[in-house]
Amino acid sequence: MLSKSCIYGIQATIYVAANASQEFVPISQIASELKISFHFLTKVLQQLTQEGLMNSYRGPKGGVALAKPATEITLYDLIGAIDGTSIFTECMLGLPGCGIAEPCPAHEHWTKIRNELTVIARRLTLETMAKKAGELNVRLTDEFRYAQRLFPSIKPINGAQA
Amino acid sequence: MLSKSCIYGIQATIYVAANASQEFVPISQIASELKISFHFLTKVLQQLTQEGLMNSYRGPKGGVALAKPATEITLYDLIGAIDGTSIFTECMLGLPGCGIAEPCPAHEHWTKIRNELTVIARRLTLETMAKKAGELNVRLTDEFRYAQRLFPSIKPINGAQA
DNA sequence: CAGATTTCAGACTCTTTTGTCCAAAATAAG
DNA sequence: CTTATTTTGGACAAAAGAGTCTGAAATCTG
Ligand code: SF4
Ligand code: SF4
Repeated sequence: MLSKSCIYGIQATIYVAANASQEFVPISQIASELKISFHFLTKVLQQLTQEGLMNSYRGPKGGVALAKPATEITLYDLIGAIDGTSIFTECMLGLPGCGIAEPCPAHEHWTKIRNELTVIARRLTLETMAKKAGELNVRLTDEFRYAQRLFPSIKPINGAQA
Repeated sequence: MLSKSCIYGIQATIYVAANASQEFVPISQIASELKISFHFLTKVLQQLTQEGLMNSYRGPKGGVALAKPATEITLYDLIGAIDGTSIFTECMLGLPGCGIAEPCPAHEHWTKIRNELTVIARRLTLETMAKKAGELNVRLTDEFRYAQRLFPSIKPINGAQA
Protein backbone atom coordinates (compact mmCIF):
# COMPACT_ATOMS: atom_id res chain seq x y z
CA MET A 1 0.00 0.00 0.00
CA LEU A 2 2.70 2.48 0.98
CA SER A 3 6.29 2.10 -0.19
CA LYS A 4 9.07 1.49 2.30
CA SER A 5 10.41 4.95 1.61
CA CYS A 6 7.06 6.40 2.52
CA ILE A 7 6.76 4.36 5.70
CA TYR A 8 10.25 5.38 6.79
CA GLY A 9 9.48 8.99 6.01
CA ILE A 10 6.32 8.93 8.08
CA GLN A 11 7.99 7.19 11.00
CA ALA A 12 10.91 9.61 10.96
CA THR A 13 8.70 12.66 10.70
CA ILE A 14 6.57 11.56 13.61
CA TYR A 15 9.77 10.95 15.55
CA VAL A 16 10.99 14.47 14.83
CA ALA A 17 7.63 15.97 15.70
CA ALA A 18 7.49 14.08 18.98
CA ASN A 19 11.05 15.15 19.70
CA ALA A 20 10.14 18.80 19.83
CA SER A 21 12.83 19.61 22.39
CA GLN A 22 15.66 19.25 19.91
CA GLU A 23 15.88 22.00 17.34
CA PHE A 24 17.57 19.93 14.63
CA VAL A 25 17.53 16.16 14.96
CA PRO A 26 20.46 14.37 13.29
CA ILE A 27 19.39 11.74 10.79
CA SER A 28 21.84 9.32 12.38
CA GLN A 29 19.89 9.54 15.64
CA ILE A 30 16.57 8.90 13.93
CA ALA A 31 17.99 6.01 11.94
CA SER A 32 19.57 4.30 14.91
CA GLU A 33 16.54 4.66 17.17
CA LEU A 34 14.06 3.62 14.53
CA LYS A 35 16.44 0.95 13.18
CA ILE A 36 16.28 2.24 9.65
CA SER A 37 19.26 2.21 7.30
CA PHE A 38 20.95 5.57 7.78
CA HIS A 39 21.83 6.15 4.15
CA PHE A 40 18.44 5.12 2.92
CA LEU A 41 16.64 7.32 5.41
CA THR A 42 18.90 10.18 4.39
CA LYS A 43 17.58 10.05 0.87
CA VAL A 44 13.99 9.88 2.00
CA LEU A 45 14.42 12.90 4.25
CA GLN A 46 16.24 14.76 1.50
CA GLN A 47 13.14 14.32 -0.57
CA LEU A 48 10.99 15.73 2.21
CA THR A 49 13.21 18.80 2.49
CA GLN A 50 13.13 19.29 -1.27
CA GLU A 51 9.36 19.13 -1.11
CA GLY A 52 9.41 21.85 1.51
CA LEU A 53 8.13 19.77 4.40
CA MET A 54 11.37 19.77 6.36
CA ASN A 55 14.36 22.01 6.90
CA SER A 56 17.87 20.67 7.11
CA TYR A 57 21.05 22.04 8.53
CA ARG A 58 24.58 20.78 7.96
CA GLY A 59 27.46 20.42 10.29
CA PRO A 60 27.64 19.80 14.04
CA LYS A 61 24.32 20.56 15.74
CA GLY A 62 22.77 20.01 12.35
CA GLY A 63 20.02 17.65 11.32
CA VAL A 64 16.46 17.95 10.14
CA ALA A 65 13.44 19.76 11.54
CA LEU A 66 9.88 20.35 10.50
CA ALA A 67 9.49 23.22 8.08
CA LYS A 68 6.05 24.08 9.44
CA PRO A 69 4.21 23.59 12.71
CA ALA A 70 3.14 19.98 13.23
CA THR A 71 -0.47 21.09 13.08
CA GLU A 72 -0.02 22.13 9.48
CA ILE A 73 1.53 18.96 8.12
CA THR A 74 -0.90 16.20 7.27
CA LEU A 75 -0.49 12.56 6.43
CA TYR A 76 -1.67 13.49 2.97
CA ASP A 77 1.29 15.85 2.58
CA LEU A 78 3.77 13.19 3.65
CA ILE A 79 2.39 10.49 1.38
CA GLY A 80 2.05 12.92 -1.48
CA ALA A 81 5.64 14.08 -1.12
CA ILE A 82 7.12 10.59 -1.22
CA ASP A 83 4.78 8.18 -2.98
CA GLY A 84 2.83 10.81 -4.88
CA THR A 85 -0.89 11.39 -4.83
CA SER A 86 -1.83 8.58 -7.19
CA ILE A 87 -3.00 6.51 -4.24
CA PHE A 88 -5.70 9.14 -3.74
CA THR A 89 -6.75 9.28 -7.36
CA GLU A 90 -6.39 5.73 -8.65
CA CYS A 91 -7.66 2.53 -7.18
CA MET A 92 -8.69 -0.90 -8.36
CA LEU A 93 -7.67 -1.11 -11.99
CA GLY A 94 -5.81 2.18 -12.15
CA LEU A 95 -6.90 2.91 -15.70
CA PRO A 96 -5.72 6.17 -17.24
CA GLY A 97 -8.26 8.95 -17.07
CA CYS A 98 -10.47 7.27 -14.51
CA GLY A 99 -13.70 8.96 -13.70
CA ILE A 100 -17.41 8.62 -13.73
CA ALA A 101 -17.47 9.07 -17.51
CA GLU A 102 -15.48 5.89 -18.17
CA PRO A 103 -15.34 3.92 -14.96
CA CYS A 104 -14.17 0.39 -14.29
CA PRO A 105 -16.72 -2.12 -12.93
CA ALA A 106 -15.90 -1.35 -9.32
CA HIS A 107 -15.75 2.40 -9.51
CA GLU A 108 -18.70 3.27 -7.35
CA HIS A 109 -17.54 0.98 -4.58
CA TRP A 110 -13.89 1.96 -4.66
CA THR A 111 -14.49 5.67 -4.73
CA LYS A 112 -16.19 5.41 -1.38
CA ILE A 113 -13.02 3.99 0.12
CA ARG A 114 -10.75 6.32 -1.78
CA ASN A 115 -12.68 9.36 -0.66
CA GLU A 116 -12.67 8.27 2.92
CA LEU A 117 -8.95 7.62 2.70
CA THR A 118 -8.39 11.08 1.29
CA VAL A 119 -10.50 12.76 3.94
CA ILE A 120 -8.74 10.95 6.75
CA ALA A 121 -5.27 11.58 5.36
CA ARG A 122 -6.04 15.27 4.95
CA ARG A 123 -7.37 15.56 8.47
CA LEU A 124 -4.70 13.57 10.26
CA THR A 125 -1.94 15.95 11.28
CA LEU A 126 1.56 15.25 12.44
CA GLU A 127 0.69 16.79 15.78
CA THR A 128 -2.10 14.29 16.31
CA MET A 129 0.14 11.38 15.40
CA ALA A 130 3.05 12.65 17.47
CA LYS A 131 0.80 13.04 20.49
CA LYS A 132 -0.51 9.55 19.94
CA ALA A 133 3.05 8.24 19.59
CA GLY A 134 3.74 9.34 23.14
CA GLU A 135 1.13 7.01 24.61
CA LEU A 136 2.26 3.98 26.46
CA ASN A 137 1.36 1.14 24.13
CA VAL A 138 1.81 2.95 20.84
CA ARG A 139 4.82 2.11 18.71
CA LEU A 140 6.45 3.84 15.80
CA THR A 141 8.32 0.82 14.58
CA ASP A 142 8.48 -2.87 15.35
CA GLU A 143 10.33 -2.27 18.59
CA PHE A 144 10.43 1.45 19.16
CA ARG A 145 8.00 2.98 21.62
CA TYR A 146 8.42 6.63 22.37
CA ALA A 147 7.21 6.37 25.93
CA GLN A 148 9.87 3.80 26.65
CA ARG A 149 12.57 6.06 25.34
CA LEU A 150 11.51 8.87 27.62
CA PHE A 151 11.04 6.62 30.62
CA PRO A 152 13.27 3.57 30.16
CA SER A 153 11.94 1.95 33.31
CA ILE A 154 8.56 1.35 31.70
CA LYS A 155 7.96 -2.24 30.68
CA PRO A 156 6.51 -2.93 27.25
CA ILE A 157 2.89 -3.93 27.31
CA ASN A 158 3.38 -7.54 26.33
CA GLY A 159 6.98 -8.09 27.37
CA ALA A 160 8.14 -8.97 23.89
CA GLN A 161 11.45 -7.16 24.13
CA ALA A 162 14.01 -5.95 26.60
CA MET B 1 -2.26 -0.60 -4.20
CA LEU B 2 -2.84 -3.76 -6.20
CA SER B 3 -0.04 -5.48 -8.10
CA LYS B 4 -0.15 -5.72 -11.87
CA SER B 5 -0.67 -9.44 -11.58
CA CYS B 6 -3.70 -8.82 -9.42
CA ILE B 7 -5.15 -6.22 -11.76
CA TYR B 8 -4.71 -8.51 -14.76
CA GLY B 9 -6.27 -11.38 -12.85
CA ILE B 10 -9.30 -9.30 -11.94
CA GLN B 11 -9.73 -7.97 -15.46
CA ALA B 12 -9.43 -11.43 -16.97
CA THR B 13 -11.82 -12.98 -14.49
CA ILE B 14 -14.44 -10.34 -15.13
CA TYR B 15 -13.96 -10.93 -18.84
CA VAL B 16 -14.54 -14.65 -18.42
CA ALA B 17 -17.56 -14.08 -16.21
CA ALA B 18 -19.09 -11.66 -18.69
CA ASN B 19 -18.34 -14.11 -21.49
CA ALA B 20 -20.67 -16.71 -20.08
CA SER B 21 -21.59 -18.09 -23.50
CA GLN B 22 -18.22 -19.77 -24.01
CA GLU B 23 -17.61 -22.79 -21.83
CA PHE B 24 -13.82 -22.49 -21.75
CA VAL B 25 -12.24 -19.23 -22.81
CA PRO B 26 -8.71 -19.53 -24.24
CA ILE B 27 -6.15 -17.38 -22.46
CA SER B 28 -4.91 -16.16 -25.82
CA GLN B 29 -8.32 -14.64 -26.49
CA ILE B 30 -8.43 -12.89 -23.15
CA ALA B 31 -4.90 -11.60 -23.55
CA SER B 32 -5.40 -10.25 -27.02
CA GLU B 33 -8.70 -8.54 -26.24
CA LEU B 34 -7.53 -7.06 -22.99
CA LYS B 35 -4.08 -6.29 -24.42
CA ILE B 36 -2.26 -8.13 -21.69
CA SER B 37 0.93 -10.09 -22.32
CA PHE B 38 -0.22 -13.61 -23.05
CA HIS B 39 2.56 -15.39 -21.20
CA PHE B 40 2.27 -13.16 -18.19
CA LEU B 41 -1.49 -13.57 -18.01
CA THR B 42 -1.03 -17.31 -18.32
CA LYS B 43 0.92 -17.39 -15.10
CA VAL B 44 -1.58 -15.25 -13.27
CA LEU B 45 -4.47 -17.48 -14.33
CA GLN B 46 -2.49 -20.58 -13.42
CA GLN B 47 -2.31 -19.19 -9.94
CA LEU B 48 -6.05 -18.66 -9.87
CA THR B 49 -6.66 -22.25 -10.92
CA GLN B 50 -4.22 -23.49 -8.32
CA GLU B 51 -6.13 -21.51 -5.73
CA GLY B 52 -9.33 -23.21 -6.83
CA LEU B 53 -11.04 -20.18 -8.30
CA MET B 54 -10.84 -21.30 -11.91
CA ASN B 55 -10.85 -24.51 -13.90
CA SER B 56 -8.62 -25.04 -16.88
CA TYR B 57 -8.74 -27.41 -19.78
CA ARG B 58 -5.96 -28.19 -22.23
CA GLY B 59 -6.04 -28.72 -25.94
CA PRO B 60 -8.37 -27.45 -28.63
CA LYS B 61 -11.60 -26.07 -27.19
CA GLY B 62 -9.67 -25.62 -24.00
CA GLY B 63 -9.11 -22.56 -21.88
CA VAL B 64 -10.16 -21.34 -18.48
CA ALA B 65 -13.54 -21.07 -16.79
CA LEU B 66 -14.84 -20.08 -13.41
CA ALA B 67 -14.70 -22.87 -10.88
CA LYS B 68 -17.79 -21.59 -9.09
CA PRO B 69 -20.82 -19.51 -10.02
CA ALA B 70 -19.96 -15.85 -10.42
CA THR B 71 -22.18 -15.07 -7.47
CA GLU B 72 -19.85 -17.01 -5.20
CA ILE B 73 -16.56 -15.40 -6.16
CA THR B 74 -15.81 -12.09 -4.52
CA LEU B 75 -13.23 -9.43 -5.12
CA TYR B 76 -11.78 -10.47 -1.79
CA ASP B 77 -11.20 -13.97 -3.11
CA LEU B 78 -9.44 -12.68 -6.20
CA ILE B 79 -7.18 -10.27 -4.38
CA GLY B 80 -6.48 -12.83 -1.69
CA ALA B 81 -5.51 -15.46 -4.24
CA ILE B 82 -3.01 -13.27 -6.06
CA ASP B 83 -1.71 -10.53 -3.77
CA GLY B 84 -2.59 -12.23 -0.52
CA THR B 85 -4.76 -10.89 2.27
CA SER B 86 -2.16 -8.62 3.82
CA ILE B 87 -3.84 -5.61 2.25
CA PHE B 88 -6.82 -6.40 4.48
CA THR B 89 -4.77 -6.85 7.63
CA GLU B 90 -1.93 -4.36 7.36
CA CYS B 91 -2.05 -0.70 6.59
CA MET B 92 -0.04 2.40 7.28
CA LEU B 93 3.17 1.24 8.86
CA GLY B 94 2.62 -2.47 8.39
CA LEU B 95 4.27 -3.39 11.68
CA PRO B 96 4.37 -7.06 12.60
CA GLY B 97 1.62 -8.11 14.97
CA CYS B 98 -0.48 -5.00 14.50
CA GLY B 99 -3.49 -4.68 16.69
CA ILE B 100 -5.15 -2.60 19.32
CA ALA B 101 -2.65 -3.81 21.93
CA GLU B 102 0.35 -2.27 20.16
CA PRO B 103 -0.93 0.08 17.51
CA CYS B 104 0.87 2.66 15.41
CA PRO B 105 -0.13 6.30 15.76
CA ALA B 106 -2.71 6.11 12.98
CA HIS B 107 -4.33 2.83 13.90
CA GLU B 108 -7.77 4.03 14.81
CA HIS B 109 -8.07 6.04 11.61
CA TRP B 110 -6.68 3.42 9.28
CA THR B 111 -8.73 0.58 10.63
CA LYS B 112 -11.87 2.41 9.59
CA ILE B 113 -10.68 2.42 6.00
CA ARG B 114 -9.34 -1.09 6.18
CA ASN B 115 -12.58 -2.45 7.54
CA GLU B 116 -14.64 -0.71 4.94
CA LEU B 117 -12.32 -2.03 2.26
CA THR B 118 -12.72 -5.53 3.57
CA VAL B 119 -16.49 -5.30 3.76
CA ILE B 120 -16.75 -3.97 0.23
CA ALA B 121 -14.33 -6.53 -1.20
CA ARG B 122 -16.23 -9.35 0.49
CA ARG B 123 -19.57 -8.13 -0.79
CA LEU B 124 -18.57 -7.33 -4.34
CA THR B 125 -19.09 -10.43 -6.44
CA LEU B 126 -17.85 -11.27 -9.89
CA GLU B 127 -21.43 -11.35 -11.09
CA THR B 128 -21.99 -7.78 -10.00
CA MET B 129 -18.81 -6.64 -11.70
CA ALA B 130 -19.48 -8.63 -14.85
CA LYS B 131 -22.94 -7.16 -15.11
CA LYS B 132 -21.51 -3.71 -14.63
CA ALA B 133 -18.87 -4.41 -17.26
CA GLY B 134 -21.63 -4.84 -19.82
CA GLU B 135 -22.83 -1.27 -19.46
CA LEU B 136 -22.09 1.17 -22.20
CA ASN B 137 -19.50 3.45 -20.69
CA VAL B 138 -17.79 0.95 -18.43
CA ARG B 139 -14.37 -0.31 -19.44
CA LEU B 140 -12.33 -3.26 -18.30
CA THR B 141 -9.02 -1.93 -19.52
CA ASP B 142 -7.70 1.27 -21.02
CA GLU B 143 -9.39 0.63 -24.32
CA PHE B 144 -11.59 -2.41 -23.90
CA ARG B 145 -15.31 -1.94 -23.40
CA TYR B 146 -17.42 -5.03 -23.35
CA ALA B 147 -20.44 -3.34 -24.88
CA GLN B 148 -18.37 -2.34 -27.86
CA ARG B 149 -17.20 -5.87 -28.41
CA LEU B 150 -20.77 -7.15 -28.51
CA PHE B 151 -22.02 -4.32 -30.67
CA PRO B 152 -19.08 -2.97 -32.67
CA SER B 153 -21.19 -0.18 -34.16
CA ILE B 154 -21.42 1.57 -30.81
CA LYS B 155 -19.20 4.61 -30.51
CA PRO B 156 -17.13 5.04 -27.35
CA ILE B 157 -18.48 7.66 -25.04
CA ASN B 158 -15.81 10.23 -25.63
CA GLY B 159 -14.54 9.20 -29.01
CA ALA B 160 -11.01 8.61 -27.75
CA GLN B 161 -10.35 5.52 -29.86
CA ALA B 162 -11.42 3.82 -33.04
C1' DC C 1 42.99 27.70 10.45
C1' DA C 2 42.38 22.58 11.43
C1' DG C 3 39.50 18.93 12.50
C1' DA C 4 35.15 16.89 13.49
C1' DT C 5 30.32 16.50 12.29
C1' DT C 6 26.51 16.31 9.39
C1' DT C 7 23.76 16.86 5.07
C1' DC C 8 24.10 16.44 -0.13
C1' DA C 9 24.71 14.04 -4.46
C1' DG C 10 25.53 10.32 -7.06
C1' DA C 11 27.17 5.64 -8.17
C1' DC C 12 26.60 1.10 -7.15
C1' DT C 13 24.55 -3.62 -5.65
C1' DC C 14 20.75 -6.68 -4.28
C1' DT C 15 15.97 -8.10 -4.44
C1' DT C 16 11.32 -8.16 -6.14
C1' DT C 17 8.21 -7.34 -9.71
C1' DT C 18 7.13 -7.46 -14.38
C1' DG C 19 7.55 -9.30 -18.73
C1' DT C 20 9.42 -12.71 -22.47
C1' DC C 21 10.38 -17.16 -24.29
C1' DC C 22 10.62 -22.19 -25.03
C1' DA C 23 9.80 -27.11 -24.56
C1' DA C 24 6.74 -30.64 -22.58
C1' DA C 25 2.06 -32.63 -21.44
C1' DA C 26 -2.84 -32.98 -22.51
C1' DT C 27 -6.58 -32.99 -25.67
C1' DA C 28 -9.54 -32.58 -29.90
C1' DA C 29 -10.19 -33.48 -34.72
C1' DG C 30 -9.14 -35.49 -39.04
C1' DC D 1 -1.97 -42.19 -35.49
C1' DT D 2 -0.82 -37.51 -36.68
C1' DT D 3 -1.35 -32.79 -36.31
C1' DA D 4 -2.96 -28.59 -34.41
C1' DT D 5 -4.28 -26.35 -30.20
C1' DT D 6 -3.92 -25.09 -25.57
C1' DT D 7 -2.36 -25.22 -20.68
C1' DT D 8 1.78 -26.30 -17.70
C1' DG D 9 6.23 -25.41 -15.88
C1' DG D 10 10.30 -23.48 -15.81
C1' DA D 11 14.25 -20.56 -17.38
C1' DC D 12 15.51 -16.13 -18.56
C1' DA D 13 15.74 -10.76 -19.17
C1' DA D 14 14.34 -6.07 -18.06
C1' DA D 15 12.69 -2.61 -14.90
C1' DA D 16 11.69 -0.85 -10.54
C1' DG D 17 12.27 -0.78 -5.52
C1' DA D 18 15.24 -1.16 -1.59
C1' DG D 19 19.51 -0.75 0.45
C1' DT D 20 24.82 0.31 0.60
C1' DC D 21 28.81 3.10 0.00
C1' DT D 22 31.95 6.98 -1.07
C1' DG D 23 33.33 11.60 -1.63
C1' DA D 24 32.15 16.52 -1.60
C1' DA D 25 30.06 20.66 0.62
C1' DA D 26 28.63 23.13 4.68
C1' DT D 27 29.09 24.20 9.47
C1' DC D 28 30.52 24.14 14.30
C1' DT D 29 34.33 23.88 17.86
C1' DG D 30 38.70 24.80 19.46
S1 SF4 E 1 -12.65 2.44 -9.26
FE1 SF4 E 1 -12.95 4.23 -10.55
S2 SF4 E 1 -11.14 5.51 -10.21
FE2 SF4 E 1 -10.66 3.44 -9.42
S3 SF4 E 1 -9.67 2.33 -11.09
FE3 SF4 E 1 -11.86 1.88 -11.27
S4 SF4 E 1 -12.65 3.50 -12.64
FE4 SF4 E 1 -10.63 4.18 -11.96
S1 SF4 F 1 -2.99 1.35 11.49
FE1 SF4 F 1 -3.08 -0.34 12.99
S2 SF4 F 1 -3.03 -2.22 11.77
FE2 SF4 F 1 -2.37 -0.51 10.40
S3 SF4 F 1 -0.13 -0.45 10.56
FE3 SF4 F 1 -0.88 0.95 12.12
S4 SF4 F 1 -1.07 -0.34 13.96
FE4 SF4 F 1 -0.89 -1.73 12.24
